Amino acid sequence: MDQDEKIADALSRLVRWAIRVVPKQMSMTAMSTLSTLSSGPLRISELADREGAAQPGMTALVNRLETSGHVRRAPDPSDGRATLVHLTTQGQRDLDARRAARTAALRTEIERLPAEHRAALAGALEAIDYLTAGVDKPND
Amino acid sequence: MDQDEKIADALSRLVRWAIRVVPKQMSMTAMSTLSTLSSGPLRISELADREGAAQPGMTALVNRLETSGHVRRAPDPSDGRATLVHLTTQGQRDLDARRAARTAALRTEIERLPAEHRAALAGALEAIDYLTAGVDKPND
DNA sequence: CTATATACATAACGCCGTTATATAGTTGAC
DNA sequence: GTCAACTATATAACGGCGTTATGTATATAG
Repeated sequence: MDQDEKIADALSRLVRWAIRVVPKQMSMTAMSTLSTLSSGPLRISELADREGAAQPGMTALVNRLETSGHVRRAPDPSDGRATLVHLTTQGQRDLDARRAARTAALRTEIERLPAEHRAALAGALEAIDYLTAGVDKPND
Repeated sequence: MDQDEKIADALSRLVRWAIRVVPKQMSMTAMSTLSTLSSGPLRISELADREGAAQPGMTALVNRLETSGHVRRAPDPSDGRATLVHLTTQGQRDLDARRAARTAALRTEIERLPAEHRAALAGALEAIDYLTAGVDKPND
């Protein structure tokens, strides 16, 4: 097993570990959709595209998020067929809280690490930024 | 934002990135259950405990895995109430294949990285090992 | 004006998980 | 040995999450 494969295996384990450590919250797609909406309202189909989901799945998700008060539907004034999905104030608040909870859970684990391990992870920050260039930053 | 929080955020993004990059395959619980079974047959309830699932959920999962030929039910000779779940040869083969596919997908991405970033990640291997000490290694 | 394309909703399905409950087998007190 | 209590699994009913196939209303091009 060479170095790159060791890294790949370590990332695999890291994912399973993170999923155990981080509180369940809502689905990845739901969180990501709220995050996307925090930049402004979007149509159902546009959301579906951005989240890599099918349109009916996004319709169902928006229904649930509407029921839970995270988003609100409004007609698109420029197109009678379309619906604009808006993030509600409560949706924004909840998104922030869940992100904070996620970070706090990971942080607790990181703080347990010996200094040299924390330093090693800090040294990999740029590499992780590079690798995850396509992923939304928390402050989007 | 201090160093530890930066690391927590980076890990957050890394995990979401990895989940996007890796092919969907089967559910985490299904993969993990097959992995657990590769050390030997176990009861439904023991599996549920180890995977952190409720017993009826594990019964349903074993049903699906049985239908797909990954596992096989056998009576427990020492207890008429219990069922021993065995990994089939096909289940073991499939588990190996999916693990290989997962590693290959991550590896492809890692190989794209500049040498210094790969080195930085290699430097964090021990830290990741430490962090994920409780997670099953791929070769269990 | 009509044909086609678009945006969304709905229906039917499957996977994945939950809690509450039923059934069958085991075990211990008497 | 019998019976009550416990245990292992299964079943039922539900909800979240996603899919494809299809229906309906609006928009738009010719």
